[in-house]
Amino acid sequence: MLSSTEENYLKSLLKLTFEKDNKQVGTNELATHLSVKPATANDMLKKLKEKNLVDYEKYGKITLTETGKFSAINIIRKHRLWETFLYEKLEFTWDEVHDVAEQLEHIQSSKLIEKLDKFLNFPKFDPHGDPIPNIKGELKIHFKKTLAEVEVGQCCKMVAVKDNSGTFLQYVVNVGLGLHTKIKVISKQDYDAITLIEVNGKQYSVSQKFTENVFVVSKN
Amino acid sequence: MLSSTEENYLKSLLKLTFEKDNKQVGTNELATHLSVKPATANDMLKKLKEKNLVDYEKYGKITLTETGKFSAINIIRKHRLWETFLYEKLEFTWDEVHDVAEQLEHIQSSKLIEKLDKFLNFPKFDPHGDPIPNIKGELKIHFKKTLAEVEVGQCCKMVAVKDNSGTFLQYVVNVGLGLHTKIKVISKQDYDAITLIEVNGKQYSVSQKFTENVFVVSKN
DNA sequence: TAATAAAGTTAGACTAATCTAACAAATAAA
DNA sequence: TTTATTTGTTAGATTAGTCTAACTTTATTA
Repeated sequence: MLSSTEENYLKSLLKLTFEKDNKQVGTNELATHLSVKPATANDMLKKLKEKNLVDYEKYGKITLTETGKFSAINIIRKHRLWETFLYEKLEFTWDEVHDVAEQLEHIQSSKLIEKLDKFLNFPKFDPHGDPIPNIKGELKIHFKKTLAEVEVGQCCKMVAVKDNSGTFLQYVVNVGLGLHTKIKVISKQDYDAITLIEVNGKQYSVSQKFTENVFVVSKN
Repeated sequence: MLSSTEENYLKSLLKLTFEKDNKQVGTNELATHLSVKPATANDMLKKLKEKNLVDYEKYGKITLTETGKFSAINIIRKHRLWETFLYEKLEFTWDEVHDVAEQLEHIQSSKLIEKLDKFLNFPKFDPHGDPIPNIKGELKIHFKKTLAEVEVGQCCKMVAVKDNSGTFLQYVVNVGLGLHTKIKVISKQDYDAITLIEVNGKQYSVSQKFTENVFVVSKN
């Protein structure tokens, strides 16, 4: 059985690997991500290697083994299911769920997580729009849903942005969007994907570039 | 903030004190209850004394301070609310809830527990029939409800027995009772409290001594 | 390509929670 | 009331996870 600390290292490794699109993850980077010193991360890497959870040689590249990856995905599954629970059942707000889920994800009970999944009616995405891996550790490749993927007539809610540049954020504010703002997709041009959206009763035309940079979750 | 380990010591101290009806709790006893060696418990007692959570002098008696007691009750509150959640919402059985609740009780988030309480509709008893302390740390004095306290016409469910003697247990089995068996109180004699109960369609007359030794939870 | 900077590693130390073994105090029994 | 037993305490060691400081390797750049 893994300790919470070990689980956190695996989770960080998986996240960093994904974020960097499978480019190399380094000791310092891992340490920073976990708010520990490089020496600490180095010690843990040796330990995780010993347990066959990471492949790693001195000064060499760090990768999760199949077992390590499966464990990491499983922790993410738990994290996202708990976030969904907190958000949907306990009325936590979007920004409050993370810290509590960080704790809940380390509870050891496979029965608990499968029952929770069922209770939540097998959700596919968490409140941040990130996909929830299934019990086999399968995770949809596209990490979040963008506004571009919402069908005409459907409603959704902004949960994040892909582009963090000032120009783009300014644009976002100009069309009345903030975290959690409800958006309805009114129509979409076949030719150039120019999309007409409705936000707080007002309508705006936005480009494909725009819709691809706004992350959303579907809203009933 | 308290570590899970510290919380467990406080909880054990409170439980042992209650069980022994406020008689002295010793180091060995505490150690046994927590499955550690007396030396370990002794070290922790010093630490808890330093933190003003227990009053304790070398070779002297061990008592929780007001702060310590409040913390301990709060952990019990969390434990019992989680048990109720697992039982009522996730379809855990009566005997499966404890171990998972042991882990969940250490999650740190007052918001979480208050939201959970609300979500469960402010339950008064957990699935074992033990009362759930309120947010102020107030706990009903009677630890569990006995069959003797159930009103005529009401239904309940057996959750435990007070008397564990073979004779009594045999008696219990004879009237068709097991863990979780549904019981209906049909009538009760004013004079000697002889009670007529219905179990699985059959009726039995039982004494006050009997009804006082069967722990129950109310059933809708 | 040699110097410098960045990244990674090692050694040694600390804390929390545990242990064993030895010892001390309090209680029970002869 | 002295001895024996139970109970409680101390000292010293161990493990996981962390740190700092010093050192080594790899990468960058002048």
